[in-house]
Amino acid sequence: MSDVKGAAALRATLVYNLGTLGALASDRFADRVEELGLKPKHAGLLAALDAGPTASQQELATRLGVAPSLIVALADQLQELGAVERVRDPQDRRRQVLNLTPEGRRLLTRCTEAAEATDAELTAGFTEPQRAALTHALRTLGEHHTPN
Amino acid sequence: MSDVKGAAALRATLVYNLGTLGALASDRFADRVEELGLKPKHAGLLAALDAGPTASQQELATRLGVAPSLIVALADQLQELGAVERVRDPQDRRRQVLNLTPEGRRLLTRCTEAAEATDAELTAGFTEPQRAALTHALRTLGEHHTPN
DNA sequence: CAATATCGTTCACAGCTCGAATGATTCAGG
DNA sequence: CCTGAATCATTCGAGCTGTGAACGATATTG
Repeated sequence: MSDVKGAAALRATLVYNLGTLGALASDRFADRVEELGLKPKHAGLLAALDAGPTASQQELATRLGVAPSLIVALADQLQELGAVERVRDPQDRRRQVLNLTPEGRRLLTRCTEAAEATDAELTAGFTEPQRAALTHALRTLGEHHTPN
Repeated sequence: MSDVKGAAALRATLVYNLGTLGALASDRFADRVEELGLKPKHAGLLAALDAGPTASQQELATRLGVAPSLIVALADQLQELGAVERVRDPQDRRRQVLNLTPEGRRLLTRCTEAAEATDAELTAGFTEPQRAALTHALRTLGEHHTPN
């Protein structure tokens, strides 16, 4: 396209902005849920459990894009917090089904509140149409990349 | 707003989508620049050097939001690739000014091409208005969070 | 009833990033 | 001038994350 790729060529890129802003947003969200004893990945796991009914940990691993061993660690910590309980699947006793407890649901709503607060902080100074456009654009992009 | 925070409440959040999509995009970008011997942070440093004229490494650290010691490591590796040269600032001989070499500029354009390819991959199946809306929304969000 | 595959789990390890300590240089004040 | 404090780049040790290779238990296939 352009012979002399100008200064801001990389910065104008979608992936550049997604990467930097994603890291920034995740850091701020991490600060907020830290007092709950959680990290962003814990929140992601809680959300995944709340979304689908009950999946195997392997499914969860691929859905979250992490190694199965990490699911084990996350589930361990969530179990210590009383947010999750492990139940052997009677149909297949190899499987440990992860169930959200009431405490887990409570924690998830706390996470959602933290996320919404972070959203407000990030989009401070935005007009409402701007905010809507951003949310909508990201949601459509997300829908194109959920492993369904 | 909602009494029983439904399933997709957290997933509908801005910070959730930014975080997951940012990580996804960064991973794909990392795959592409790996063969150049670079990681995303190297590309970020190259872009920062190309943008402003010549900043101190401390400035670069705060601009990229990382520790000064990390700038040293990144600069070391870029120097080994011949992409950057260190020059003592005559005005203040404590400062090591980082200069982009022609090879550095060449690498930067390669990174930009990789980023654009990743963009195309991410937005495959998008209409042109959709792509434009996404780019524009992210750019405005980014402008609100650059430390200027 | 084997042989093989799959599930969750454990464990050792590599990679990334930070923070404190260090030496060199500059600056402020008397 | 000269001395003490501040600032720069750098080195080094340590913490935290996440992965991949084992392993035991269970399921499935022929």
